[in-house]
Amino acid sequence: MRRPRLAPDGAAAGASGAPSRATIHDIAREAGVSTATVSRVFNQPEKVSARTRDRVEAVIARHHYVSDALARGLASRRSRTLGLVIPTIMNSIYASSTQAIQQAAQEVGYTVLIGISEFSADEEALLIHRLLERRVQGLILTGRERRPDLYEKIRHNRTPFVITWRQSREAALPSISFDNYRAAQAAVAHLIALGHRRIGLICGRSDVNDRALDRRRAFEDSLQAAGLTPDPSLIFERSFEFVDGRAAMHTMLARPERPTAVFCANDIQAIGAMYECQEAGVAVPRDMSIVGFDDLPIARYVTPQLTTIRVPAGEMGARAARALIDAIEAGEEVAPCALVTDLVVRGTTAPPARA
Amino acid sequence: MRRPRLAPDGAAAGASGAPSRATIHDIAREAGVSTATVSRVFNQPEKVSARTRDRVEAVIARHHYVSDALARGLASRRSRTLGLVIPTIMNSIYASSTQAIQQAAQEVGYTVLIGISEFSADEEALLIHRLLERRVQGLILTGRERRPDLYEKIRHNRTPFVITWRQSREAALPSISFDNYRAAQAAVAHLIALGHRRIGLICGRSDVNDRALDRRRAFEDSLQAAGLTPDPSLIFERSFEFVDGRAAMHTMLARPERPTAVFCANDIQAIGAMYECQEAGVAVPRDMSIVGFDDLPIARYVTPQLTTIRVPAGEMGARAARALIDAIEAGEEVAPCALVTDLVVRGTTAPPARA
DNA sequence: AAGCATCTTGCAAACGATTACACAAATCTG
DNA sequence: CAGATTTGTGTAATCGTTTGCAAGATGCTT
Repeated sequence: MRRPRLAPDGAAAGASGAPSRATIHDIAREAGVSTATVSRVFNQPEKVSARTRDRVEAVIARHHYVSDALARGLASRRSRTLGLVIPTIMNSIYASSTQAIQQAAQEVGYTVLIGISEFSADEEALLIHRLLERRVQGLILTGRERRPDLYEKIRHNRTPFVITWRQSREAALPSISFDNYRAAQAAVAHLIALGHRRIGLICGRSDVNDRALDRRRAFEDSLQAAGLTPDPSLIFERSFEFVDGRAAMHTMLARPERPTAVFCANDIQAIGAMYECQEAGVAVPRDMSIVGFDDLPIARYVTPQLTTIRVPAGEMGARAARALIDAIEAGEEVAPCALVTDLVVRGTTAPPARA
Repeated sequence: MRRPRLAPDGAAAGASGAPSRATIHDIAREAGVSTATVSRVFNQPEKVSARTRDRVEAVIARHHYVSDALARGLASRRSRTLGLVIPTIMNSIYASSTQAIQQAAQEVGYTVLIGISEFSADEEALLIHRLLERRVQGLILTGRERRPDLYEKIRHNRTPFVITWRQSREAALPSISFDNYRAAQAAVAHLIALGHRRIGLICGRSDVNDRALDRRRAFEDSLQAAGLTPDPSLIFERSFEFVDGRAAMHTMLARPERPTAVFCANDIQAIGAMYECQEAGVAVPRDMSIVGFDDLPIARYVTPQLTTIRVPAGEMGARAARALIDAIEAGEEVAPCALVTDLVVRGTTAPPARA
């Protein structure tokens, strides 16, 4: 033994300085059994006689023994861990899918390691690397735009994964998600059906966020399909924040020909836009219709209540986690699944006022 | 070798079925060096000659080799990992401290493992156990009310920790936080100074949340000290949600003698209360003063802007992480530190209307 | 009482890294 | 150019578990 941790006589750490953390050997020795038996007390208690089990458990409790998940994972080649990468924690919509994922994982004894990428691709690549190092048994990713060698790395490391929040219609990658394009289509179609002809868009940055891109494309395509021309001066790409929605609406209201309706690709922006209208004395929905996206709880609490797209964040998270775990245990890839979004018509949309 | 992973001749896994994930041995063999050298390429690259390093790095890249953090942590007895336990991810105030903690940790090469307790003590105990199993080198906890044997377990496992969000004035445990009691005192003092005599409280559940308890106590004590008697029918303990604030205000407005001011121990509740006033035609601040707590971004965006207590969530998180890491590397306990909160007077408070 | 399952338990080899220590080769000194 | 450093690399023990196999103990049949 080159770096002895215990006294030379091999006795348990006694009064000689700070006792090291107890290991399975310490427990085994003190209970008078082998380490195999201690291990079985944890993993297959039914295989250990009640007498022995009690004895071992007493020693465990006495020492506040906490087994080493690193050694356990190494020896068993099972970490019972999932990796999750989300762009931010500050938006409650990601918070609710995260919550659901954790819960679903926990129910079957898995732990979730959360990585926050702050919308940076480099950061995300680093996080994925770190999660693979930790030998997560599966990965839950957000969105789809990433360098192909990242997927290659994940596959090389034999780690199943599932993509959430963005189901592309040409789905080549396993995803449990909904169709952002179609969801946004429904919102815009609603406004067009009400009779709006001049419609603005407040949206996320489509260059860093592929969900924002889907929503923007759906907006433009829907207008085109209805014979309307999207006016670039009524399209605002900003962060998904209250202030950004408010500022964008401020600019729109100052336009000589203001829109009669605005589609916001996010509820927070929509509520910011509503505030700006209220401040400016523009009545919602009489003078301005607003549609949001996400159906956050707060959408029901503002006056008037916000018309929006309900996205099944919690259900999506729970399903993704369960599907991933099934895939892990079956040794297969995740079977894709598309969830449906609903348009929830509330109080912020109405036909345009007769000019 | 009992469970051989490679062909009997010890050759690299060839065309025989699915190749296993590459290990440091595979890399070493293929680069014609020892595993020690491969390890050094990662950990002390300056000790490896440029020629060898290039050769090894090429093999690493070719195989998409990802080293095993479990084995690494086991061998080196350093996981470079911090554990964080928060009650919920759904409240943006915890989100911002979490964000700050992650960032501070990442700057010095640490990773943060996040556990969400959902305000359950049992869940929290389990999470702490799991984090200790993963051999986190330090723990960041939220609040203070927990069974003493939990702290004993943490200490037994030689893991330094720091408590955030709740600094008790009798601080026996290392905390980096602010004084909830004093912060709430400032809010109530402000209302009293304005001339309010009949003041309501909307607060979190003080039985499950010790921050809520501090704030409630400060409220009651401050009234007493000013010669006022707290009216139990004007004290509401609810969840920290919009609806709860709104409902509580609804009940208060229905009282024959309604309060002229309300202190909400949380901005979300405060904004819910404001909405209810608006709905009921009660002018804020003329007929009702409202003070919040947290200074969420949204506090500035509502009309009128919310008077509230600013808590330094981000700063607190960053400091806690840094102090914890310092303590880890020095092998000491965390030195406690108290941050200051400010009362931010905005538009929702004014002297009571002359009756 | 012998034969045979069934329970319990222990032995010891992995798992995939890190890192003292040793030692050979390259470089520097005077 | 011999001796002293420095530099680069390899050997092998170790970290704390799990788990296949073997073997002893126990109980049940005849």
